[in-house]
Amino acid sequence: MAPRGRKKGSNGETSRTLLLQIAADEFAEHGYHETKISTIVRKANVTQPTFYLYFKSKEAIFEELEALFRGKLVSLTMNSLLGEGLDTTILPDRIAEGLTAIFQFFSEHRSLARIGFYVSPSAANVKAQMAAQFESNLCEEVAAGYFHPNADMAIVANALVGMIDRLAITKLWTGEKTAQELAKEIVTLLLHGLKKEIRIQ
Amino acid sequence: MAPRGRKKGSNGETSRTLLLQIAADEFAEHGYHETKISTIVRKANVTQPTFYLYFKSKEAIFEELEALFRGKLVSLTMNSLLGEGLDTTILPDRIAEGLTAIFQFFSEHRSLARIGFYVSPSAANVKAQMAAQFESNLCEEVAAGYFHPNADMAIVANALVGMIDRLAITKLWTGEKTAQELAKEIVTLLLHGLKKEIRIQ
Amino acid sequence: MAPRGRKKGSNGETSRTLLLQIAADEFAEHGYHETKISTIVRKANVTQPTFYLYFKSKEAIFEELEALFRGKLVSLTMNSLLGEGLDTTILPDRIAEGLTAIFQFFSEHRSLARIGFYVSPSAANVKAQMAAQFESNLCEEVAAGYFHPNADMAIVANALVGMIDRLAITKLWTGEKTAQELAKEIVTLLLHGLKKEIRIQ
Amino acid sequence: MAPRGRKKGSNGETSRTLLLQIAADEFAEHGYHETKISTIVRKANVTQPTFYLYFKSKEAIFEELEALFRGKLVSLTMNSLLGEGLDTTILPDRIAEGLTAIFQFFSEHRSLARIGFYVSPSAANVKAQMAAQFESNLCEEVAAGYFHPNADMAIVANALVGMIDRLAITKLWTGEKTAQELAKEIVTLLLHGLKKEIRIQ
DNA sequence: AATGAATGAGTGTTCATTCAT
DNA sequence: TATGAATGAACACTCATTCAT
Repeated sequence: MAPRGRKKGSNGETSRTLLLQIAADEFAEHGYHETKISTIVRKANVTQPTFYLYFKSKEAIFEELEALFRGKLVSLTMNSLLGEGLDTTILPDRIAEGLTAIFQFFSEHRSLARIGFYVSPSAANVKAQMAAQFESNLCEEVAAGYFHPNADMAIVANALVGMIDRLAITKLWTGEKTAQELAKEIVTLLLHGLKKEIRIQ
Repeated sequence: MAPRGRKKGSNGETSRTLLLQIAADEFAEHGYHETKISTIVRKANVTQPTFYLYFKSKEAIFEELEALFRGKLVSLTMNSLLGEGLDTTILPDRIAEGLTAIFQFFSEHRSLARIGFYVSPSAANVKAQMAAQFESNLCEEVAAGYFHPNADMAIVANALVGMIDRLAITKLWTGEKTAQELAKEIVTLLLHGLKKEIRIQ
Repeated sequence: MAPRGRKKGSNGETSRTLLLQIAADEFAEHGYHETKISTIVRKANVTQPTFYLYFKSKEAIFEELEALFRGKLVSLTMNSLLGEGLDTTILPDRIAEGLTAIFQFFSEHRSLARIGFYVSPSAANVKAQMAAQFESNLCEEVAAGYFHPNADMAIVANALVGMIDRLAITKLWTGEKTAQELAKEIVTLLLHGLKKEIRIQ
Repeated sequence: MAPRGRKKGSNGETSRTLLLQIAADEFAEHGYHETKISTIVRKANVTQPTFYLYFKSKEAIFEELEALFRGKLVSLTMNSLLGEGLDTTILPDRIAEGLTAIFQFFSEHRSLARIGFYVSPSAANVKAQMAAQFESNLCEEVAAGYFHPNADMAIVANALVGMIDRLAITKLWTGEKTAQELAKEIVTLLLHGLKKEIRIQ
């Protein structure tokens, strides 16, 4: 006879966490609509009503995952602001540090990042907010004299977001590059550009 | 009595084109799953069976739209290759031309671009292919001596794609910037970067 | 191979009407919650989606039935108002006519009546409205001199509704009495009451 | 550490009574199906298993409430039987007493009354039984010479039940009339009816 | 070229109820 | 006496798709 009611050794927090993790992976891999509650619960070895014990709806669990991603992301993005009075020689390293942290987060929480950055309908908003924060950081840094003021920082900020976006997919998650490497290369490109003559001298 | 089975003034090619356009807008705005055949046909003023007269399935019409986008995009991307023997002074302008064409296409076919670049599950592939083509172009250009060879061109290519991606959404489709302006700013950033000292001298 | 799509000889209006009738019987017999869409469609020999072709929801079809009942009922109730200048001798007959019509309606549309008068959550409202209409009729009739003005017509009106309510269930639908008989007995009771002495003289 | 499995100050009989009261109110207000065990236990500040400690099932608690109502009701109805050898002058008052008791019970146990008289599927039976009892009482009273024997006492009995039904809802529970007032008005109406001429003389 | 009518296959969600502790 | 955790069994509803005309 199959046991009814409490599973031996079961524990609410554990079940919830498990469901959350599995859901993250499913949403990340298959998108919102192709992810079925039935699949999630089967993989978690619980029944459908158990799912609804911990989450109000499919949408709710998705939003919880989105929020998880966003929360961590904004804190990382805000931290990437450079402090004042920095020596220009270590400037690139300091910038790279912020980017490294972001890439590391993407690397360690791949499913969460895929959800928040790619599958969520609000991904566009998230990126826009991120760009806005970058822009604000950059402007402060221009004011602090780190960068020359000609470039349109809105463009630079979006470029940054675009690079992170693409490079996460094509280089980080493929294992081709590490968080640190990517950060460094972005910094180099962003600071010096491609032009030959300039680099020569 | 009007002939049955034939709407007055209706016409096969017209219906097909109309359905395709409406579908493009719907997919672009609501994504694949949130777009319902019933909505498309209602907006096109035809019935559901009529839809299946022209398209094999929902997936088929979506793929047709994807293909439309991709076809145009690869031709534009390939054309962005710089020829040999170019004067370095007009180099930036020539690069900008290629980007302008791409942004212009995005601007003129917004729904198509949204589908192929954002809603399609193969958007990642499309971007990867685009990056690959850019990379190949860039390498040829390095070989031709236009750029210094230190930078990792895979990174640059992805950066380019990322910028196009983000700037289309945040600057082009919002009307903040024109295709030309965006192209120019990307070129400037990519060629010179942000660093102060360098620009000064 | 089972035929798909159009059933031979099928016809939209017919299907709708059939569903409506079956639903009426089901709701009447089992109440709202115990009535399952699956049962309705099985009895109508159609599939569930067909149901939703004609009705927005379970609630919607129920409300349609409620409205059907209410519409007919108010017209009957309003018609039960006696005109002016009536001979007092035929007064009882005229009152009975109105009641007969109501009982006849209950008899001919038993399911509808059960729904509107017993299973609907708004049955209380319906009866209240009916009582209000009766009260208004009675007051006019008092003014016309047909009845003595001492009785509280609100009480009489509610008594009328209560009698109709009970007698429909216990006498009409059991086949014990006809609409006409019930109407007549109500009239007698209402006009003369039970008291012995009064009837004697 | 507080003893596990026992809420401080909690008490079996108390919990049971509390659950019963809350359930009565819920059933009365929302009906059987719209009343959720989860709601009842939440309002009683206990958990779902606790509910099943005291009641076998949702149906069981409902039936218990029904029985509570029915028990009291039959005793009240039986008591309304007039004894023999009554003076005809005080007859109306004696009849009114019985009705007053019923209305008082309805007034003091509104939820119970709503359940037994309106929401229960067996409400129809209850009313039928009540009518049967009234009929039997009335017949005895006719035999005792209190009423003239022409009227069909089954009709009168049902009329009585119908009046009680409606007037409880529209006059008693709205606070418009007291139990006594309603009883008196019913008696007046039932004894004398509406006809003008008769009252005059 | 076009449609009225219909359906197969699914999906999220709810609720009363129960076990182990 | 009490509960944290879990489930079996349903049910309303949706949507892409198709047939006969």
